[in-house]
Amino acid sequence: MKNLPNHSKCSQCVMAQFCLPLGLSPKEIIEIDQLVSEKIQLNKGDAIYRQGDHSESIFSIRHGSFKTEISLPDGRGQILGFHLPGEFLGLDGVGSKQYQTQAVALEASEVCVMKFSQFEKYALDIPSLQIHLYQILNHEITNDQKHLLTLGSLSAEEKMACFFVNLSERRALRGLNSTEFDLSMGREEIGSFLGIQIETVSRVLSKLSEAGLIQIKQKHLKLIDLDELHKIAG
Amino acid sequence: MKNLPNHSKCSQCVMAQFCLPLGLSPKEIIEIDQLVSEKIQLNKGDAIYRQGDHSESIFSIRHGSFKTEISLPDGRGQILGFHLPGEFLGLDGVGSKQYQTQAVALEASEVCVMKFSQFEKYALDIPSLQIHLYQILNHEITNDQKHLLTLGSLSAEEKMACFFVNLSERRALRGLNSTEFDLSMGREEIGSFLGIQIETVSRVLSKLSEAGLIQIKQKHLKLIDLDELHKIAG
DNA sequence: CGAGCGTTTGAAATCGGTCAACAGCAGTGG
DNA sequence: CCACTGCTGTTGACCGATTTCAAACGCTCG
Repeated sequence: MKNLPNHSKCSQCVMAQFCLPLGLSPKEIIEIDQLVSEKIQLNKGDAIYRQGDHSESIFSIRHGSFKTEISLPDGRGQILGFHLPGEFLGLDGVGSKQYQTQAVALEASEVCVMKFSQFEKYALDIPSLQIHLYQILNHEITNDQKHLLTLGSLSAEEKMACFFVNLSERRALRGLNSTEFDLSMGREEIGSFLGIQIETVSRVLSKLSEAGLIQIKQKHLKLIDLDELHKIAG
Repeated sequence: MKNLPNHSKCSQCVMAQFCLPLGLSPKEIIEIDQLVSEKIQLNKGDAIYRQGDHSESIFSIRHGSFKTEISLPDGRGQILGFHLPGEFLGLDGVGSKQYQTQAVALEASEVCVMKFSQFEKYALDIPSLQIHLYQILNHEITNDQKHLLTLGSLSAEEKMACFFVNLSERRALRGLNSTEFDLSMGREEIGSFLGIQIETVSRVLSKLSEAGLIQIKQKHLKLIDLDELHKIAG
């Protein structure tokens, strides 16, 4: 994990249209140019923060991807989400002393670090920044709630379709190819996210593949029939 | 559903020590005496808000209990949580235009209504109120995340033990009897909350009962061996 | 007391889990 | 360049927890 010097101006960032500045005026964006205190580079497997770490920052993903997970003392764990560039991490630390989860890079990645204290400071002058934070937190809550519906009420096949549709939509939002791309997580991680076993993941993938809804070779995925996947996802 | 006139001063509320005023100074509590714009009485089955309703308030429970749930177009639904006096409802509306869930009374209940706009206004003068809202939102997030772990990684028996332990702890926090009480939800609702079928709920209850860990007759529950339930819950 | 609902219990079916073998690819080192 | 090794993913067979289907039980309330 490598800390870079502070030359991370949102106003000059290529990710600006998909990240925090979204919705701020050009003038306001320049005002928050000092908000990002540092950028951090991570290798695959590196954690930005771990369960129990003291929390004082949130993070936005510049490039790469992450998983967030929560663990039981006995070693079992649940992956809570996969996260793409422009999305935020560390939200479960806002308003509490410690992170309750951990965030781990799925590939070489880079994140921007924003201290809560800085955030509060800027929010006093820029009301829309405050509103923005509420929207980000809201997004986290509604996301988790939809995930609860998925884990609690859907079959393995429906869960998998949900996963693909959700990933596809989020990639589309960020201008990434939404029908053909490489998965940055393994089968085991998909299984943990969906509350099913790795073998079931594999079987459902084969089934969807045979049905002509997807093509998958190793980590390379092509979504052939998104409409039908949507129907299955419910 | 009946709206009461505005005579709902937090400074004089018996629930104050378990609700929003928690952590505020006496002076600050008097300052927020106008924050609750109204109180609403609900009968069993009444919804405070429904999925898709325009959101402009959060609610605190004065007495009674609620379930929050999210529904699929096809009728299937997932209960996200059960809520006790002093807890907050409508948090998935903070920072968004609409509620994504609905909140339904499980018995005759009463809630205090706080408009976001009012909240923002008071927060400008009372920084700890702002912090409080972050804490409340954080609580919602970490709760949902623990629920995800429960739904995704635990067996039916473990889920049920989790449910009891969680309920017991939350009641204890509020000075309610934490080992013997009446459940305000039916078996079907417990099943939806835990992602299992009603018959499985019934069978697990019988099993825990035979094992001497609980006693349950209809809705009346007595937790005999909380230690063991804790162990099962993981 | 009887209707109706919610709950319990039993038996059968099923989905997904577990166990086990194998295939595929990546990296290592001779 | 090609074994060798190890990891990840796939597939099959079997098993078991949970669901589904069905029936009976027992509250509650008019």
